[in-house]
Amino acid sequence: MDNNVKNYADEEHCPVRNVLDRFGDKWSMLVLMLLSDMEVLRFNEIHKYIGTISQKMLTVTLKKLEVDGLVNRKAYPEIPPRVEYSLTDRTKTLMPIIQDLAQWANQNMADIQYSRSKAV
Amino acid sequence: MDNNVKNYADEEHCPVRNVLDRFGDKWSMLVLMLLSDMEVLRFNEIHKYIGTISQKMLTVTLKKLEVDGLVNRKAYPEIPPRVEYSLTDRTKTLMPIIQDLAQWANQNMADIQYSRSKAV
DNA sequence: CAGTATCCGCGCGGATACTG
DNA sequence: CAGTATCCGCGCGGATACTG
Repeated sequence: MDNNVKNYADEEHCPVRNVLDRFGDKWSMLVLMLLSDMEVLRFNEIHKYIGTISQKMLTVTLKKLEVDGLVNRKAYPEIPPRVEYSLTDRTKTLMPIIQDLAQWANQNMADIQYSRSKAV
Repeated sequence: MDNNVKNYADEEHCPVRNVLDRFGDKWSMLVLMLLSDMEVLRFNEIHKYIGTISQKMLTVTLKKLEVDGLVNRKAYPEIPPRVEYSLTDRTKTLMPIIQDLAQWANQNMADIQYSRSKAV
């Protein structure tokens, strides 16, 4: 139980903190879900699917995910260049959990919105 | 499939976006996990468990969670005041998913950290 | 005890222009 | 096509002082 206390205070070792640090940002999870559905996508394809993301943020998001080993990046030595992105095996084991989360959100968001509106 | 496209572009109706907007902030998930473990906690108890949260952010976080119907707030009309926080029934159905997420993080974070260190 | 009120820095992410 | 480079505003969250 003393251990329990430490887990909540210690940011370094809190797993939820680590998860949020990886893809708690504005776009990462959306990119992961898109790649989960489409399997393989090129840079501009992702950009078109997520119409509202800026080019810079797509670059930053993909690079971060790649560095963390959450997406594969395959560049073909062609002109014009072609780069394909896909989920890594590790990330594929994560997606069912994300799906659960999305499903929970779908089932509960209407009630939450209602709860929120009453409070105001 | 045209529907699929819309889901990714449309921020209003993306369930994952909605989830992250609710507890993708710095402290919400941590508070939820703590309340999940301890069941009922007073304001200052939460503050002590999460040593690094500021008083302001704990207030803000709890208020947001309460407004969204994700935590119960029960104030006793005493002096000095006593306020108890606990999860709502709705949030209790969310916690297994969060636990899965935490477990996945625990199992994969070491590899991700290694992947990240190689990239630098 | 359980908050409010105020001030403020930093960094996330958008906009725009440019490139191998 | 798949990025890079630069500039910049806004809002999240910390610090500090105060209160019914």
